[in-house]
Amino acid sequence: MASLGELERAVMDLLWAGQEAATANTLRDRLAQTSAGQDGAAGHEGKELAVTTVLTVLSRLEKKGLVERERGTRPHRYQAVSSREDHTAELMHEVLGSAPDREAVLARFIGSVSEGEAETLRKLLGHL
Amino acid sequence: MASLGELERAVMDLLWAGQEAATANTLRDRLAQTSAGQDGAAGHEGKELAVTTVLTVLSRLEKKGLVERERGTRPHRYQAVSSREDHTAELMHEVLGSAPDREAVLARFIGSVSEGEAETLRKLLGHL
DNA sequence: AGTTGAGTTCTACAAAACGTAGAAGATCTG
DNA sequence: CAGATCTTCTACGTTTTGTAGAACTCAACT
Repeated sequence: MASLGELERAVMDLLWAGQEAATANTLRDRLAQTSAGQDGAAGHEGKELAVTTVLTVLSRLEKKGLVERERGTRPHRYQAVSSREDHTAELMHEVLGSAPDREAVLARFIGSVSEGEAETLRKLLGHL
Repeated sequence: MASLGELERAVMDLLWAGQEAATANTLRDRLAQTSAGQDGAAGHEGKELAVTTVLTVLSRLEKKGLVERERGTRPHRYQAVSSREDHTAELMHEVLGSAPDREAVLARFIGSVSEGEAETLRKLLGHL
């Protein structure tokens, strides 16, 4: 249960983008104005969704452990459980975890990172 | 289109395990004896599947670009397009690629690898 | 060359995940 | 308490995956 649908991902993106917890209504509004941006690359139109749709998605994301909500306040407020970076790193570990030969995977992985990132990695691994 | 179903994964595991290309029949047989292993952890029973089932899954994997087949030989022979390690590394890049702040993700990722793996990474990054 | 048998493709259906939302129930505000 | 707002329940359409029968293809055998 690791992958997300398109809408689920869009909602997570919004939650990750805004630092504050958001209500379903706020999210629906933001979803409606999803950058009718300049350069192509698809970019889903600003379609008006029903609030219940957003709520359903939020519930599913909550069940998946990606979102938590404040039940106290009346318009419940939703926020991501962990930052996008943490979540992505976790995902990477999940992917890596299922491999028998972890080091071989890492070797190939390292083989195709940019030089800048390689530098970052060196620093991170250095002090230890 | 990155995630696989349970059966699809089982088939890929077999293809990755055996170095030779395999026929649908061979795969079906191997699927039947999926380690009724010792320790729990589920471990799907050795269920006899129809060959057509295996063929359908193989076709889908082919469409996803994970498997290729020799059409020349009569019992077509199937094999993984890339090794499990390559594929996993690719997957990791896919996951990482969708993040805006790649370096931050890498930082967190590195934060939770074992010392042995960290050592491996240092070596790989070293010569440059 | 026609029959046979293994193999492949076509087609189909059930279950799960996801997108989408109406109807009904709960709660706050005035 | 009435009305507006919010949440939960329930439901249905679409896509993905598991599963397999029916029909078609092809090589070998007689």
